[in-house]
Amino acid sequence: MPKKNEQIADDLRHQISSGELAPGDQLPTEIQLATLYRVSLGTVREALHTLRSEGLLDTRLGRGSFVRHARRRIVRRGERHQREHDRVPLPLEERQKTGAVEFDTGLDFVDIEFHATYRPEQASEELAELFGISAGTKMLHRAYVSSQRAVNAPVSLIRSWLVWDMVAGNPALLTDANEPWAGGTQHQLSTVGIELGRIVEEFTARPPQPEEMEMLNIDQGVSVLFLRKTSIDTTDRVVEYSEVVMPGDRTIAVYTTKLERWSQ
Amino acid sequence: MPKKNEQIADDLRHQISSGELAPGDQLPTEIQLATLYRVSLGTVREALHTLRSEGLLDTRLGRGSFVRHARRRIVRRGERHQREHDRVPLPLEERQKTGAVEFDTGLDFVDIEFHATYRPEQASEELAELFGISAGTKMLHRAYVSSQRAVNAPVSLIRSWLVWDMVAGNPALLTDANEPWAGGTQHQLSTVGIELGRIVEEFTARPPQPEEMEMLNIDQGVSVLFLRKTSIDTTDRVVEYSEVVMPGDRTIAVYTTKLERWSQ
DNA sequence: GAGTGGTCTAGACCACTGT
DNA sequence: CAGTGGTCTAGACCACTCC
Repeated sequence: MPKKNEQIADDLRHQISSGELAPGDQLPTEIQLATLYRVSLGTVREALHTLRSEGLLDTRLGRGSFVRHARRRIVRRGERHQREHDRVPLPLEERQKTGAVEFDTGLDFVDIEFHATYRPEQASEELAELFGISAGTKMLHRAYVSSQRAVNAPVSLIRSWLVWDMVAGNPALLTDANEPWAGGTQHQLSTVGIELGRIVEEFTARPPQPEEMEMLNIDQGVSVLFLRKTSIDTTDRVVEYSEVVMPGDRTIAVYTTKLERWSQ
Repeated sequence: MPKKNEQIADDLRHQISSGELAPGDQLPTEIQLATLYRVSLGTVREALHTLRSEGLLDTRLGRGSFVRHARRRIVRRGERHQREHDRVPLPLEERQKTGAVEFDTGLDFVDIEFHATYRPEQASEELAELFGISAGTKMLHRAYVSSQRAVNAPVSLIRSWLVWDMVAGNPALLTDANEPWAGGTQHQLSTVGIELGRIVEEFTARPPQPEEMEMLNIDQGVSVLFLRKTSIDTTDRVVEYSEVVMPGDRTIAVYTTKLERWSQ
């Protein structure tokens, strides 16, 4: 005996993949679907929940359920770091040409909306241990949201921490008024004499938190890619830590490992 | 007005994090919880669903809901590829000492259960395009499951494809009877004269498919990390492609980018 | 056989959206 | 305002686990 909610989900999924239901189309209301499939409302809602988790539907309270437009996959390449590093010594106008986000997405600058908020913060236990400082040390907390303007689709949420005294030598680094900063964080750090030596990135996948669902415009059940990035300078000191939340249904993180050949 | 299901989830979550409910403990039955919180069964079930998706509960049909033991995070490092590459020329006994899975996990060999299944398969359109061959070409399909024996916790599901004629020169590569193969895929390929030049890995996050939920022993709502890995040899030819599914609640993928210094 | 979670029903009431 | 999805209720019946 097949489960009714799965049968309904399968049927609607086929209608979507076959084009019978096109992107942007509104589905029948839940009550209509319940009548149509001769099941109760709860069963229909389970089926719709499944499809939302697969990123096929966009359901809005008071409006209805709609077939999602296929959303462009954003590619985030590991090469971005070396590229940003290489561009630090370049003159301002060169650095301005293309930032990291545009490099990742392949989109034009004008398509990307970018918002930054800076504020001082005291180091938590976890941050203190990571940076090798004592808890309560003054930090600079920076929060970024970047979106594709056209489709109201945030690309990532970023929270970043720096040790205040490490960057305070350049007051321009302490205010979000100078964002977006041409050349990114690596150039910012270079203005206080810091050069990065390596970057460690740790990926996990998890369900979104309620706040993230709202900010990334994703539904419950869509996973997020969660990235912890630690930047270490050429003297092996942790100088920056950030956490990046990316929508799992439209992000690809790419890392290329070039292998050194065997000695012939 | 707070939502009842979230209140219940919060309450139970606090009981778990405070230790009031310890790992392995059985929760009250759904009916008991419904009576206790004076709500209906459906509301309790929503709360339990939330906690399962957070990896805090393990619910078994006919048995009950139990607090999960914290599960060890498996770390998968990008350095694994260069390491495997470096070990290809080593003698058998050296290669046998530690395989890639043990390198990733830090676990002893005896803790890891490993199962491989080989079978011939015809190339799909997608595979054909990737390898630059024609659809229907004979491929070697290999499926791997590796688990931590003690906790019945699969670490990853791997499906891998090779072009049959590319590896048929060594019949030992065509049967799963020789798995686990000391030195891994890179050594296997070396026996037919192939050396890898680079490996491209693409990560996404998504909800698990029903079959994956069962095989990875995860619940609905736990995300999976999905990895597409393409191995390219020193002549820029795609020689292997694999798809890896890892449980998002206990996997960390780590990539370290070493930055080349600015010329002084 | 007793107890558990899994699925489903047929309602009720509320919050939000559009006109 | 009417129409939509969101939450919740109070049951029913089934499948599975364990004794």
